[in-house]
Amino acid sequence: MEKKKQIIECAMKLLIKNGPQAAPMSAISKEAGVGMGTIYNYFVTKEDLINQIYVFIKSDQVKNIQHPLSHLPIKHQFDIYYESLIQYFVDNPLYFQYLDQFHNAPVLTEKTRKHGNKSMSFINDLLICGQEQGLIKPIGVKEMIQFLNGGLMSFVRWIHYKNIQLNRMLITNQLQIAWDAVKINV
Amino acid sequence: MEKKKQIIECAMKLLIKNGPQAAPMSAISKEAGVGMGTIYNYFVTKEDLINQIYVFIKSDQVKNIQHPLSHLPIKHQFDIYYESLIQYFVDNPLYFQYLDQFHNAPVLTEKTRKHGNKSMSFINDLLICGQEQGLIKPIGVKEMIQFLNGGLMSFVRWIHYKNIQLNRMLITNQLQIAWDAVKINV
Amino acid sequence: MEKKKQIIECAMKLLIKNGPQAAPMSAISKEAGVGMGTIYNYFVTKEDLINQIYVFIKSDQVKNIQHPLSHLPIKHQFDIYYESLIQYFVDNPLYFQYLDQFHNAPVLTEKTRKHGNKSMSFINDLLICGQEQGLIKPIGVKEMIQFLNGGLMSFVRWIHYKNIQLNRMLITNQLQIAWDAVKINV
Amino acid sequence: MEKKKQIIECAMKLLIKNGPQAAPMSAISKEAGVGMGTIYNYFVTKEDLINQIYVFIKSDQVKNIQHPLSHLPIKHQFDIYYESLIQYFVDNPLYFQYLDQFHNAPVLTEKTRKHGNKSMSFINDLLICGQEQGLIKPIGVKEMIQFLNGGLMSFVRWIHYKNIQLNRMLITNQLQIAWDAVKINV
DNA sequence: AATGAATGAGACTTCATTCAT
DNA sequence: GATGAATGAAGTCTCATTCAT
Repeated sequence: MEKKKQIIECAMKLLIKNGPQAAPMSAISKEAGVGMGTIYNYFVTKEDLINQIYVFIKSDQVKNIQHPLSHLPIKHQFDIYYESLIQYFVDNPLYFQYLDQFHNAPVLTEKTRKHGNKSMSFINDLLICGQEQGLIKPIGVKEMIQFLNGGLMSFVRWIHYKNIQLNRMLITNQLQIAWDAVKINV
Repeated sequence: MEKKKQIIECAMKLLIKNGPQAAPMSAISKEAGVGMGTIYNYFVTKEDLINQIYVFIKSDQVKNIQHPLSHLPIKHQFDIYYESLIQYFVDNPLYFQYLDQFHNAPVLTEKTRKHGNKSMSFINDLLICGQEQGLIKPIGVKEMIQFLNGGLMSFVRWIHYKNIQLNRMLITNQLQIAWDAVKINV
Repeated sequence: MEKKKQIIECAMKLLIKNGPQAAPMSAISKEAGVGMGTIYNYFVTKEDLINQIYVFIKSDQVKNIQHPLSHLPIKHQFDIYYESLIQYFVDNPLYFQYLDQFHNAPVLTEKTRKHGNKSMSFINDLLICGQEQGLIKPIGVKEMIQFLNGGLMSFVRWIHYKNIQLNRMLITNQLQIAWDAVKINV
Repeated sequence: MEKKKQIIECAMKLLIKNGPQAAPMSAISKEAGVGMGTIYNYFVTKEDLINQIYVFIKSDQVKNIQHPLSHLPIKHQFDIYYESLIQYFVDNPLYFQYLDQFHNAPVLTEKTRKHGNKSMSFINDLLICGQEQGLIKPIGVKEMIQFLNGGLMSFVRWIHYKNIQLNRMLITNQLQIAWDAVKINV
């Protein structure tokens, strides 16, 4: 499976850098140091490759995000989870950019997208729990998640794009902004 | 310039629907009811076309967003501006989807991106003004704008994607979330 | 007829510089400062234009080459004619290059080629006359003309290509070479 | 390399017959019995193909022209070399026509032209040697080579164009003309 | 007579995919 | 399983020519 991993990593790099229409399979095979045919042993088509990369990243993300224990205070859980998400995407620029670029692409199949949504379940449950405790705004959880996620991704994009060094203050501020957005204001 | 407008509108539609690699110039010319060569009279390359469409939308956006008078209370200005932004993108699904799909695409040139950033100047000034009045969090304005914008776009995407009818409550809630995110909490 | 002349001169320039496949009619019209349609008022097609330029040059050549009086000694006539030919092609680089580049092109019609051959009649007669006087080799006149013409054109090409300044010695040498080639050696 | 050879031969044929602008790559691939993409595995662009064909012919020419031993009398060497050149171009009409048609075309790169000039070195040395022996005119060798080459090519062109059968007399006459042109006349 | 925007056939070139080795 | 030369459909773009003004 060594080759498959190589292909995924190199394909990812080229797809991000040049865009899908400017990342030919031949270039990917060259970058990965394998024959063109080898790619087709692991991926049925180029679209399949693009989809599998997406799934690969999403799986890695789920594996590496901290899902705090549920007995902790909501705010505490929120901070741990949210910070680990920021940290993950800042630490893995390629993964971030890939998700950011292909999230809305028509190439992604419904199945792939479904798989991607799994990563949302924790924050979904957390917000609901928070509402029950009277901490979180009593409005549609979906709307809030959309907003938070969009805001987060946009922040990380800014970090990468401007080549900014992530530090404690930036994180603290983001946690504050995000929490204030959804918490009930007294 | 009748033809140019036609081409822009039709190209936009196809580029969104199929993605850039699946929207051949021949299809665009057919959809626009002009000869293929005509497109190339107005746009040097396909990439130029994609860039010019982006600029076109951004210009239209700036023209159509309400920029409230600066003597009004900050919160009031914020609400007016932010609501008109939501309304604009909900009312113009094509424009929204186009921006959403191409915002990060490598085809966009630096110049195009620069042009796009002009639309940010109002909210930038507004937040600074709010900070001076002790209403807005004393943290980097850029970070807050990124967050707000990302959240907003993500919300509108959800509206369109799930085919939800925008109503007063949804707007009110978004304004609340957005404002809470950046205001100073007592 | 001012415009027609302009078109011919400018078309010639571009056709030589870029080759026929890289000299679009649009570029020619621009260079000539006339509308595209205007070209088509004077020339039925691009091929017609190329042919007419050829004929134009050939006519100019015949008009400007010295045809010495027939009572002069053969050698004298030969020198006068040959030198004036060299001089003409050195003085008119564009005309030379055009003939040189299109002489064998399949675009030239039989009629155009016929017209071009008229310029050969003088040297043809001269060589025959020389043969009768026992001065010129008693071999096919056509072969000798081919050789002389090819040699001459090749010499002029060298002059232009290497950017050499034509001087008396170069001319004298060429006359010598050319004459020695066809004269009877004792 | 079987395919590359096929492509070269077939492309040559079509380029001569129709001219470069009327010999589409699709027609060449069809004639050569290969896929269009195959051509582009060996030749970067159509221009590259045209250049490589030129180089191919020039190499073949050098390989097949007799370069007589240097201890032979100059005149003898001259005759052997010159006759073998005539014979080569008469025996290989396609090669001749190709060189004749593209020798001055703007598509040929400087590098290609350089390569082509290698074939001149033998005659260059021979004439210099002849000058040292007091046999050849003491004028610029380059000029004489230009003249001889131009004359030769022009003669062969005539042979092909008029469909004349080459025979001993025609050759003898050409050798005479050529030699007389450059030798010192007593 | 002059113009030049519009046309669309057709050119060059790319690249996802196959398959014989 | 690995390879990469070969394929050819399909894409982008050009440009000779027309025609309404």
